[in-house]
Amino acid sequence: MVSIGELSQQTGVSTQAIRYYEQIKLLPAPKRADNSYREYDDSDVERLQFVKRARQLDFALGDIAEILAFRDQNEPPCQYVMNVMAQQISAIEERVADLQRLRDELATLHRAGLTMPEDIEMKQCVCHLIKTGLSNEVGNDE
Amino acid sequence: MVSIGELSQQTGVSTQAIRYYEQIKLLPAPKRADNSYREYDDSDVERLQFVKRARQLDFALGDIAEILAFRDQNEPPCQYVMNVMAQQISAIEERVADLQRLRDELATLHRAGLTMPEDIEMKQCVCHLIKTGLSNEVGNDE
DNA sequence: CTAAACCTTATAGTAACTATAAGGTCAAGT
DNA sequence: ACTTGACCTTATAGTTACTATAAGGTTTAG
Ligand SMILES: [Zn+2]
Ligand SMILES: [Zn+2]
Ligand SMILES: [Zn+2]
Ligand SMILES: [Zn+2]
Repeated sequence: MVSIGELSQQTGVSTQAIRYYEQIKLLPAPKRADNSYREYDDSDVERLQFVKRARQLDFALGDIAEILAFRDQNEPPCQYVMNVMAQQISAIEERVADLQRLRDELATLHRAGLTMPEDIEMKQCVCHLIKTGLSNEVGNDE
Repeated sequence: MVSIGELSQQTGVSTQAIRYYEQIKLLPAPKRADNSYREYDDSDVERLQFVKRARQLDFALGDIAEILAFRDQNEPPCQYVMNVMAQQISAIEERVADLQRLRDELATLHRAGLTMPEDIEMKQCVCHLIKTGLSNEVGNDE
């Protein structure tokens, strides 16, 4: 039996996060010692290790809860896990594409800004470009 | 003078977001009509358009507030804007690198999962791999 | 006997909103 | 005159996955 602090050390999950997981029922409420301290056993350690890794793979807590619910009901979660992974992968790919578009836009603006004067009215300067974007601005202002 | 609904339509920012921006002092509290409805003028429209675009570039509201504060104090925000853009760009690049690493890891696990059996104990199956990672698992289990 | 290093619960804060409740105002139609 | 619908108002709760803080109880070492 380990205390919450020891569980935290063994898993690298903070004690507050562990209590939070218990609160949202991702982890079962553990036994309590006479002093009302939480006491965890090996299966709790294993469960939390799984949660930790799944979080590192950026699985949502709701997805992790569903995966663990499968197991708790003696059904293999494998298929569900595969689905979540597939969804994660396409979500990430979309996010990366969005971010790269954004990065290109910012880089272009930044480059343009290097050649522009300061302007308190934000008409001649890079700030103006933020508002209008580059496309309608190259060479002809308004 | 335009109402909040008209301002919303002209800028593509929801009325709730507009009220929220007012609450956090990103936008000044506008005049009120006799019926206590908010009334906006052209400078409000322009300011909100700037905010909208900056948000599309994923500037944080705090950064946008600082940019607008420069202007409100008659100082050109250009330098600050350039700094924020530079920071944004490197933050995005780091995030993209992180996401790509994550994507690769998930894709590898997913591929491995296709060849693995279902296992309610999560020992032989892809779920197990989630817990341990791939590196310590290829070919030799425990 | 007291100080530290634990543990407990409850609550607030993070970012940038969205959604809802409960109500007031206004123009149009019957 | 009255009702319907589309506006507007404020206040509050919810989203995600936690972290941080407050205010206190317990245990161990010096
Ligand atoms: Zn499995
Ligand atoms: Zn222009
Ligand atoms: Zn400027
Ligand atoms: Zn193994």
